Amino acid sequence: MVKTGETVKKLSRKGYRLTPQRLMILEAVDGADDHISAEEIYAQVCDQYPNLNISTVYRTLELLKELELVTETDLGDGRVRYHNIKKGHHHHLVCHRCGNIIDMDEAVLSPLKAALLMQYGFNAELRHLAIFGLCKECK
Amino acid sequence: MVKTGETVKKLSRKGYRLTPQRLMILEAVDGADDHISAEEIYAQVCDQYPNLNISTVYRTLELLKELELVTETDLGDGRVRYHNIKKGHHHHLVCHRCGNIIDMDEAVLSPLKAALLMQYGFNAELRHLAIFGLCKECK
DNA sequence: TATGCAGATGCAAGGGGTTGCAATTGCCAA
DNA sequence: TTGGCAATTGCAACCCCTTGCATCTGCATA
Repeated sequence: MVKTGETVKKLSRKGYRLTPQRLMILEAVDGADDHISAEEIYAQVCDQYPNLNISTVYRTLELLKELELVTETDLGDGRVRYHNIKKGHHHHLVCHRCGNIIDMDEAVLSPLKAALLMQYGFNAELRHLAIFGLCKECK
Repeated sequence: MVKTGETVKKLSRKGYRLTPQRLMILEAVDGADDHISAEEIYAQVCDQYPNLNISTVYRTLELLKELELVTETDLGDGRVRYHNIKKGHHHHLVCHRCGNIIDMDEAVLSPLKAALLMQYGFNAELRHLAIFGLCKECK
């Protein structure tokens, strides 16, 4: 997404309509510093436009995922979070004892990606992965 | 789980009660050839004991996860599946175009596990992972 | 600028899963 | 064998998310 303007152009070019709901959701995702949940987007947009329906938020996020403008991560708290894809691919190590979340560099996964391609011909999409386990302190 | 009997002993030893509901759920998980969903377990046990509540199934599966007797996998179809841990650790490559599921050897993940331990001191629990992407045919 | 319609929205119902609480019941100790 | 109590269950309500459907509306076209 980088800038909302670019996303708007991309949507328009592909024939998607630029409804006010969509534009406001876009802005909310884009304005979020880090991972934001659908509920948070909903609450934020509702301040200006209380008619918004939560299903519109989910449908818009689904669309943005398909267009590869956001990624989705499940950090294991029963609530999926979304993230502007242009703010960088990154991954998380989630400690299921203390709940701590460590950011992990994308490079750590490169050998795995390569191995999967070589051994299985499988093109893994490791855009935004969460790996569970125990952190240094809890182990 | 290997045999239901062993699991029963483990539960008993740890002070968990052996209720008929639990025993029947255990048997269903153990009898399943491959991954089984909570709903499937519920339906199966209900044949003999129609009083069973689905939340008991979920709570029992939660317990079995904690005791490391089953693993949980989300193959992306909106329904989590369970698998007897003793039938071997394995992982899946899920093609999100054709839906094909390729079984993946555990060994492929060993370098990743080692790298995470070395670089982050993080002890990853990669028991039953699903990796999404495009398979050979769809790529 | 007015028109038509495919795409988008709101609504309500539904699906998978979780949780608080009161009632029930394994199981230990007497 | 019985009594007591903490673990377990069933129930109902709830949470997050998805979906079918009727209505509405951006936007291309005339």
